[in-house]
Amino acid sequence: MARTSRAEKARTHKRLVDAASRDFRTTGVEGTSIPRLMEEIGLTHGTFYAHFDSKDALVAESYATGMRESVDRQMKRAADAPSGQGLNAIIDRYLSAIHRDDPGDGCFLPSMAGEVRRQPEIVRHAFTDGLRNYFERLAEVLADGDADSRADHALVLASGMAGAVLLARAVTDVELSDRILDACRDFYTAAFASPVAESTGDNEDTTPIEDTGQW
Amino acid sequence: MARTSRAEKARTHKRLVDAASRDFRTTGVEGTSIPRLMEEIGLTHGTFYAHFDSKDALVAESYATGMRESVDRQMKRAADAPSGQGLNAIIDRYLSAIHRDDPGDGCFLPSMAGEVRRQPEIVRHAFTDGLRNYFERLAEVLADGDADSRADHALVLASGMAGAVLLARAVTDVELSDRILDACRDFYTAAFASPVAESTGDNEDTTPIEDTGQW
DNA sequence: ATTCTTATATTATGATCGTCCTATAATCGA
DNA sequence: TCGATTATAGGACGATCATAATATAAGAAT
Repeated sequence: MARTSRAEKARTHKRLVDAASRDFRTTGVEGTSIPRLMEEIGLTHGTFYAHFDSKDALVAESYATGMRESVDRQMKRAADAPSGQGLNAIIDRYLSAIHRDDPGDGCFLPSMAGEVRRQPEIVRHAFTDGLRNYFERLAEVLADGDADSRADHALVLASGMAGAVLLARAVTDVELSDRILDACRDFYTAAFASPVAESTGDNEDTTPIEDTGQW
Repeated sequence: MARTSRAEKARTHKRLVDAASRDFRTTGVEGTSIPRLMEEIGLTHGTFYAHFDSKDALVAESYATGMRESVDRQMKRAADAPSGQGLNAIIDRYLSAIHRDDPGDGCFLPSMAGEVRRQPEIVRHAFTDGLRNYFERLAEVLADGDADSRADHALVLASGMAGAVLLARAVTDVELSDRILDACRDFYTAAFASPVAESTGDNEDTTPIEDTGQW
């Protein structure tokens, strides 16, 4: 009922950011209200302003944290893949039905980039920094070409994958949605990833990914 | 003050859809309120429900109309281009600063696809139909390959361009934003469009587009 | 010309929003 | 141990939202 310890407050703060980051991706910033968010983590709405000066401040921190975590997960996935298959692992996972069907745990770009334009400067800066980091990390995984060409290809790949998931999520027709993902996966793999021999004719889920949970 | 003629009502209806379609792209569906929208076109908010049963109905009609108009404009631009340069014209315009800086008159995909997922079924169907039509029309402009391959490439190109504009608009750093557009324009041109000789070394705005206004 | 219909104006309703204020009780600093 | 600090609870505020109900004046139908 009354105050808790400082360690507890830090835990509350993290729970708040985590829940917000998931809700923002699921229902958008404008579609996420402070009262509902606080209720989700089991607190009353008035308490919010003990943790953040404003909703914008929460949005900015969620963006920064979420983008960083998302990139780290992708890079870990690439590092865990068999030698030379890092980029394949990223592409396959990004353009998968799992990622499409779980926006709340997915990449920020297809979920929130559309809203960023309308956010205050602080939020947009947080997003820009996170995106720049994403581009740089992605360029490191790209194989061919000089640094400039890899950087350009990272921009193309990141925006292309984000657009694909964006449209795949918007569409009601599952077949069309699947086809968007499949076509883009094949295309970007051929364009940027090392050509892994397509052993079996039917291209079922090559490189099955076991881990559930966050993308 | 009181009722107007039927022709006038039809005009009001169109003004309403046009204003909504622009506002939705600029500030999003959730960021566009009926009272403000009605004030924009010079009517009081109560009148809205003489034209639409609900906000959702307006959103659905705006999607359908806006997507169709947007595709028509792109195809006209392609048809007006010099022989063999149709796809170049589409790509250059889509990935231009003009398009990036004018979401209200631009393509629906980068502006609204993120919100579609959260809209009611009617709206999502309207969007899906419009998108399917866009894919088909775009495939007609693609040159090489059989029908299936052209259809796949249309998916890749459309989602890729949408993602590029999405990110280019989100970012605060203009240089980074420009680079996203430039890298994607070069890449998709090389991948899908007929290779137009890059005469002068510096790639300034080739194919300057005169028309202002709607994308 | 007169009645019926209806496009707009006006006002109301209940919900929800972001934010602020005050009270309380438990932790923290001494 | 005891006073100062503060994390949370609980209301309250004004604004805005989507929608509805009623009123009015002008077109449409006869």
